[in-house]
Amino acid sequence: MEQSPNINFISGEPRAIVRFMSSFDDSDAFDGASLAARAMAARPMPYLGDLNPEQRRAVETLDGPVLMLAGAGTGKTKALTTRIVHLLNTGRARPNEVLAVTFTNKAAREMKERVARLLGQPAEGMPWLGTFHAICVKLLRRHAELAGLKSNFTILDTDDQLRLLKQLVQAANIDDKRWPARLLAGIIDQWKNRAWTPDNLPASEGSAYDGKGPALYRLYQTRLRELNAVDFGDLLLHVVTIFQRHDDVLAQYQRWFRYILVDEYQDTNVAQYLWLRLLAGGHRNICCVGDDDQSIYGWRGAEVGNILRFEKDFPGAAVIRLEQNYRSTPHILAAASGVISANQGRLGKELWTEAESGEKVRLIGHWDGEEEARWIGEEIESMQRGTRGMRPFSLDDMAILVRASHQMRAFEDRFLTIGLPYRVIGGPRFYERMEIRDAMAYFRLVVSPADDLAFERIVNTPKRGLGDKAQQKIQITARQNGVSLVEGARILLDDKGTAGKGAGELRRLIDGLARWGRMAGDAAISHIELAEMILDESGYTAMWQNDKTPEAPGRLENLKELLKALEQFENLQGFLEHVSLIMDNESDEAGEKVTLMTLHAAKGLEFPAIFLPGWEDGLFPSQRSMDEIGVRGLEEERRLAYVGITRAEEVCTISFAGNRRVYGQWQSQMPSRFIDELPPDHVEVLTPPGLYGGGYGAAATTSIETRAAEANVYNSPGWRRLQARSAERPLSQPHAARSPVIDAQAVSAHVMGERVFHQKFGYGAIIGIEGDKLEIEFDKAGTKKVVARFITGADDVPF
DNA sequence: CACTTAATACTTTTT
DNA sequence: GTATTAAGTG
Repeated sequence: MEQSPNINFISGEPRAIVRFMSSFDDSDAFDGASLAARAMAARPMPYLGDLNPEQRRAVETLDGPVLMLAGAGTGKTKALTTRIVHLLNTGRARPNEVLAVTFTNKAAREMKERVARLLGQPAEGMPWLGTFHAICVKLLRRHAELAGLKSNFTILDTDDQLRLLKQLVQAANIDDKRWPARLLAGIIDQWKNRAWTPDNLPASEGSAYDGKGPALYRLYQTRLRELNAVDFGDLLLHVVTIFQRHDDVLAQYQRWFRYILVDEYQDTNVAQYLWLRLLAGGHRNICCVGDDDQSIYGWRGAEVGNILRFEKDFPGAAVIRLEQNYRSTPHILAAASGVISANQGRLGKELWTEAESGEKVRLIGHWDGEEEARWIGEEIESMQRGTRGMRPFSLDDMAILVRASHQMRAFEDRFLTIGLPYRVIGGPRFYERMEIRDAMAYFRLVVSPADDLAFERIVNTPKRGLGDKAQQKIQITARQNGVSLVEGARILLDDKGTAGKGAGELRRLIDGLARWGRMAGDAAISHIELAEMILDESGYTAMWQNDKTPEAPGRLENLKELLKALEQFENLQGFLEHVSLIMDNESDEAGEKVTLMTLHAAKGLEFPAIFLPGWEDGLFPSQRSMDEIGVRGLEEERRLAYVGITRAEEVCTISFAGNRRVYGQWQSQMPSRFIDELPPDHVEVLTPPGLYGGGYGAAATTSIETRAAEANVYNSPGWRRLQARSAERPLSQPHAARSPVIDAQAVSAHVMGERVFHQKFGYGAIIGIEGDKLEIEFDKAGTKKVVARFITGADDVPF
């Protein structure tokens, strides 16, 4: 299969090696390790001098299993990259014999850059430095037939995956409402994370998804194979399965990858763990770097157990602890240690620093979320100028880390009104946006007309008058003839099986696809021009141009950017091949800005000044984490707190609010239990401004006083007023009102024949009661079934 | 078939 | 409070 140069690394390897190795010595590139080793041994190793003793040990312990426990800010990436350079420099391995895995493209990129910088040479010759997924794609393309696939398989995004599952769920006659396809997608994901194929799925999973989970999983895998497609989980799972079933293939790679390095080992799931264990099985030259205290991805399948168990999995492993922190002040480290020490079953690390004391961690309580946002906005502005005896900070030096992305809104609102420039990290990625996915579906369909999922996505986008019925007809025709949907549509049109306005449009689409497909093979037109033509002629561009919604211009802008991104590739195929794995959303606009992001997104980053708002029980730690996985969930939340605090270099400000609007309802909040775990000696309590502030903040130095002071706030008139107001209005009941218990009360509060009022339908009388649903004959709107909590007694209506 | 309205659900996120 | 999705209406 022809591929773009970006991905044609396999056949390109030898050349790359020569180029790479020649940077050391022109003569010995292929003369075997021992000669190379001797030649290399003479080379100076200035990079070793920059390391502390532990880092140096981590770099120089090259043979056998090594576990590098690297606390936050201890120079983990430095040790890891230096180790790679050392491996190459001592002639232990050639660049293509080092397998270095990361989780994110960003980490991979950074590692490549740093290796290159240390070597003083571009690291092109390291084809096996990449993410788990990117490396698995390479492996799977080489051995696709062993997984029942062709080597040009497509990688489905979550959208396609969900659409496919929806079809299977519908076909199985399952009530989509009670058992949403999204749920099944999650279940299957978790199974794949645990390396469970349909064949080795434990019996304990049999009841999943109303007992139909296992069968649907098998069906889904079959469909994927038919479509010559894989989802993200499959990338790993297929490779692991191939390794397990084909000793010869495994042995080949065990020999090939002489040294293995793994970043963020605490984030590996079972499938990734098996993958690594299989590959390291021969020589056991594996170096895993991680920090059990920073394991925050348990909810998506990461197993902290992997890192906790390392010494058992690899007996005789060297365990090296990096504990000298180069990032934060002692107060910040002490606060972080204080919080994390409440966790059980840690491998144990104590961070220390040579830095001077600096500021204590600052703690402040506020009346509500809006005030918190207001205060942080003002504090950021004063910190720019320099305040409270601190140095001035640039906006780029400051970040706000929240637990959940919806918390960001309060800050965005506030920053917009005071004109404080900010940037949001995370959020929907570029390639996840609707218009990008639509455009890519067109491209996919042009490149491979049999891509049914892409066809389904765009048949009626823009609107072509092809609704459910027309689409069904296409499906049936395609299935009857055993062809793709595009082909099915063509047959349907030729047989005059469909008429009306849709038919003409469909014809135009089909013809267009065929025409663009021919042009894709034509060298006379560049793939960028072709892409532009596809979007124009399909009417897709026009659709957004005619759209009057405020986001339409932005979407057109994104499409332009998509076309620009095409420049980096040789053709559409090459682009599509890799767009599913790379293409982050790194729009680094110029100008000083405060950074706003989630705690998860902040892992691996650092800022001189950090704000940690919303430290309230239920929000952080998140209620859901605690409910679903109990103590394990709480411990993961605590690690998240640890990650948050350790992002700060100089100033760390934690805050909470006594009241917060959650889903439009006011809720009173208790300060987070993590606040009680902060060591008081390292915390300074700031006095909050405003009406309710005086005094209680200053008293909050100890936990009991914090709670007591909070209780006073809750007794304040303002809070009572809010509480009374929400009790007055049944339509605005807080969260709990939706629990079954309250609903039952709401229902029992009504009787047959009662006169009631509905916000939309007006007055009416109850003529039936079914569970929490009431059948009501409205005076003006006719008979309707309405959920009880949308109903008020007719007498209670204001006015 | 497309548009409007009512009901419902709602962490964290990479690949 | 919002985003999505199902049902109901033109």
